[in-house]
Amino acid sequence: MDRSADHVAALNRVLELAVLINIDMRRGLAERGLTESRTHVLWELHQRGPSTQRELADALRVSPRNITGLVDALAATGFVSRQPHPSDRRATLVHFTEHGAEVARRLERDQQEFARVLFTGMPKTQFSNLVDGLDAVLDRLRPLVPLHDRDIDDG
Amino acid sequence: MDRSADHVAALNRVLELAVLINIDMRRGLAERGLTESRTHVLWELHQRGPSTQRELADALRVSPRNITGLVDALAATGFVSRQPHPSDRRATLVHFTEHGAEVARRLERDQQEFARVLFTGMPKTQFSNLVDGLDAVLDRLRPLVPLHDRDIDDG
DNA sequence: TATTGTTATACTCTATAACTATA
DNA sequence: TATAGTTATAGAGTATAACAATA
Repeated sequence: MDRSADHVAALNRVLELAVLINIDMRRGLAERGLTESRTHVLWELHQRGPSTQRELADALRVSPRNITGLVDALAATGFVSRQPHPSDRRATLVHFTEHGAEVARRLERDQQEFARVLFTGMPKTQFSNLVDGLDAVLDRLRPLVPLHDRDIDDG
Repeated sequence: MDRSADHVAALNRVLELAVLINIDMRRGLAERGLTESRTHVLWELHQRGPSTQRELADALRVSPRNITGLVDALAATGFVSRQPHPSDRRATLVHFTEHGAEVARRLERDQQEFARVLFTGMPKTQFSNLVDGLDAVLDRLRPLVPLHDRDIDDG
């Protein structure tokens, strides 16, 4: 029998979930003077510690030129500072300012709070069924997508 | 007990799924001469039929000025054409060209094929558990997000 | 008066290519 | 020679504001 309509309906649920999560996770960024791309940089710095722009470009899979602009903007708005690399005078190390580090910590707390809202109190069986189903779909999807080794950055 | 780590892990699965789906669904757009934003316009036209630019702006929740640019681009590349509105001479009706209509039909077929790849052959119980879990999370999330009445456009 | 779509202007993200300084 | 980051240039998406034509 043809379950095509059920499959499309399930895909639409996943898509709606993605849209809603995206809307929610972007809330407050503008108020903090951040855009999504700049937040990705902050998130990466939060995970990696002080990094060269080349490392950031590779991690975010954007051009070095793009990182120059994003770091310019983050520096101008007080989230990060450029510091000389101790052993390679071509490179710069991008560090958090105190403000930037605080914002990054808050982003992480917000993410934890968001996960709590989504899942806390859900029946244990339903939660584990959901996780199992997501894993099954991810297992099908990962081989189809290049760069699936990429870490997820989700400011 | 604290299941915070489990919740964050589950959220990360959803985020990874969103990223991978996004990557996959964008594949081929560039080869067809489309960007994501222009594809949203095509998708909306496919759902709604010929529409005024105002209707498209409202549906996509972008400014009228932005729609002008997107329709300019789609018209210049042969996907749509502007036609006079039969009863309101201020407005224009955006129609598909034959090529644009064909591409929109193909996008829909691709979406169905993608749903098939993700879900076909999955054990019935696992599939329905997954759908139930997604519904539960969506029920929690929708009230938190403004505009949750928005239709999902996922070119 | 209100609405439709435009021109004018500006900002953000993105890319490639050429260049400087350094390795 | 190769690498890190810049300037130069360009294109796409987005927004607000002012304006013309029409309702």
